[in-house]
Amino acid sequence: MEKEVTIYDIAKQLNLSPATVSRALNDHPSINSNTKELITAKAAELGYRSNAFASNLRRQRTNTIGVIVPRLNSHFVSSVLSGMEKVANERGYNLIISQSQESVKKEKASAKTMFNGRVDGLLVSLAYDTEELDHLDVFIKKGIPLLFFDRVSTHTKATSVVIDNVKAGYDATAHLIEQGCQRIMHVTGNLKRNVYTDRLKGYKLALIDHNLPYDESLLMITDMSREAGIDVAQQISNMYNKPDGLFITNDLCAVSCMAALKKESFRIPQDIAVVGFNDDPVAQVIEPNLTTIHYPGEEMGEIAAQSLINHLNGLVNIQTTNTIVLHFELVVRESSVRTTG
Amino acid sequence: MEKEVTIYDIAKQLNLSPATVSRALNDHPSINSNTKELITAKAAELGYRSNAFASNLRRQRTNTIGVIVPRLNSHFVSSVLSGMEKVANERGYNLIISQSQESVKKEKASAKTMFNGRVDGLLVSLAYDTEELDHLDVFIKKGIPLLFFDRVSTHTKATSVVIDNVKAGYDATAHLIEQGCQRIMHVTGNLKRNVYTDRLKGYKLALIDHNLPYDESLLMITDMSREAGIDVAQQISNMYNKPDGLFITNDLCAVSCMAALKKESFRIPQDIAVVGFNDDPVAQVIEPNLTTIHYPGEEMGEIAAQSLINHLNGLVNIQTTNTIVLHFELVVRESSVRTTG
DNA sequence: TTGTAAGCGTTATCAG
DNA sequence: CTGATAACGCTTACAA
Repeated sequence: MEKEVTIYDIAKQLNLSPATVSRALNDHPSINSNTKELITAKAAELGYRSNAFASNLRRQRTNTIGVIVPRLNSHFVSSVLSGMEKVANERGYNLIISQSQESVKKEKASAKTMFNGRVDGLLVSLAYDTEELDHLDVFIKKGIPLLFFDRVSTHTKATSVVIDNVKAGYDATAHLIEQGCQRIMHVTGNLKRNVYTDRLKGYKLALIDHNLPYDESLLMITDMSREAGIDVAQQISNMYNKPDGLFITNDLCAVSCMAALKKESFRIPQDIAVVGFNDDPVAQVIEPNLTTIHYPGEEMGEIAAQSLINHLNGLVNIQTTNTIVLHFELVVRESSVRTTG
Repeated sequence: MEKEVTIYDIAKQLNLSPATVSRALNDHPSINSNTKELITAKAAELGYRSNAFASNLRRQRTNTIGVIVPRLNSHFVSSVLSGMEKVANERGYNLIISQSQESVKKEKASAKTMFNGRVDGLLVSLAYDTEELDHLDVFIKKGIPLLFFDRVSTHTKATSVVIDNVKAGYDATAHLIEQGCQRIMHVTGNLKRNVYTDRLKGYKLALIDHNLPYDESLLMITDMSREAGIDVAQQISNMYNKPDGLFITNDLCAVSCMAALKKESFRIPQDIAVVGFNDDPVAQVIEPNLTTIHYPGEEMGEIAAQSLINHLNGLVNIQTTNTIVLHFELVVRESSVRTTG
């Protein structure tokens, strides 16, 4: 295990001061281009690698961004992370990723780790049941920029990157109505989370705009799991006045529900038309293919990381752009299209 | 933005030396339990947080583990990462995650970042076409432990966590043979990667053991994408002597292939029985449900992280346990089961 | 059990 | 354009 090369070694060998070496290695403007060349050459020759800790310690920043997500193993989340990683990497930042596993407790622990790890900024998508945001206040107090994405906070005034969930909910519902559905069931998640409340709002608005009544018995709050999907199918099957449309705000849940409905010999979309949310790969596998809201995960990740980094570099003040809203798209597939109304 | 509290502040307020404070905060054995209590109390009171950089700089270790994966947005990979994150988090390590996007070039860049980031150890799953491993040699030279998982290196002598891909390939193929298949097509990925060569070996062995000929025209090397799946279906459809069994080493690819075959009115499993690999969520959505090899992603991540951390803490020497082989399971579903042989 | 003091490798400030 | 020097906050011999 060879000894680490430092700027002192380079300096000594070239009869320069460490300060000059440091400057050369950091593209400082006021440095002679010849000396710079010499230094970079020597650095390469000696196999020098910069010591990030020393640098961080001195500069009081880490070039590290913390990311807290509800869970890692979801198609949407991993797309987001992929986008974040791309951008962060390009711009010389590292990502420290942590999952809350949908639990506030774990989310708090993650936040603490990030805080102690002195991340330069934090990207957060909230857990299922987070209410208080005290664990994130410390960041704000310390002036560490905080940016929410997807599952954002409605209380804290932090920048967030989202889609227009109200409109998405509206579009999904309106689409079902246009297909002739009159009784549309809405299956969604914990209403503490903006994504679910907003989609519900959209659902209600679409009903109103099309002169359909809002029937509370057609709203189901679930944990959006596959089991929940099966459960929903069961309940529908037991209903006297069955729905003829189904808007489920998660494709995985929607797909398991469809499979269960099919077992009960419901015809999709004739008996019941279905719309999901996320455009997960399963949407194109289930038969009939699932109509869903396409939701730009990778792009969301890129933009979130981009914004945070721009802010960190003083290019843009994150506080001024308070919410970034991305486009989404209703992708119509067979699960919802009725040939006749 | 308040000033950071340091051990000096604590020391001053308690009339102690910073050394004592440091020791107390690190559970040093030779420290008076009373003073220790005093110190921890004061630390809490002042909102002290340890500065990892100063500590790292001093101790020459980072408590950070680097992870390089081919891509982030795959079900399998995100399960692995989820497992790694759990373990790392429990044991006080951070994860720096980077994706090679299946390109050697990007993989090299990632390795360099990790190297400069002075990770304590590295967990790697190789990109599609990586051949030379020079970019990883630097870690070995520096004595930084390197552990491969899933897509491992056959050359470098580093610990790896895998499943027995030969056996998995064998089991999948044997299962098809037991279902009466005589001409089994094998669709797989770049043979530079152990996972694919080994599965091919298993395929060949199963054929031999069951007295079936190995027909090179039934081997297809693809990029395992969905498009590849469609392409395979097309080719099968154009073949004169069609296969009656299909072993595709990736569920996503298998599923798109099945969908395409169904469009060409192949009956699955009657005309062609299909086995996939990975047990991706889509396997349980496609109809008929896909028989596949279940592959413990989360567990693989946990074990990989566990082993590396144990090694870092001197509990186990990683060099002694050279390969950790996990169990897999052939999950039989409808896509391969023929009522009569 | 506690204190002293050196040093980890950078970078920012100031001076030249 | 370059150099000297003082931090950054922590750990660890060594000494007391």
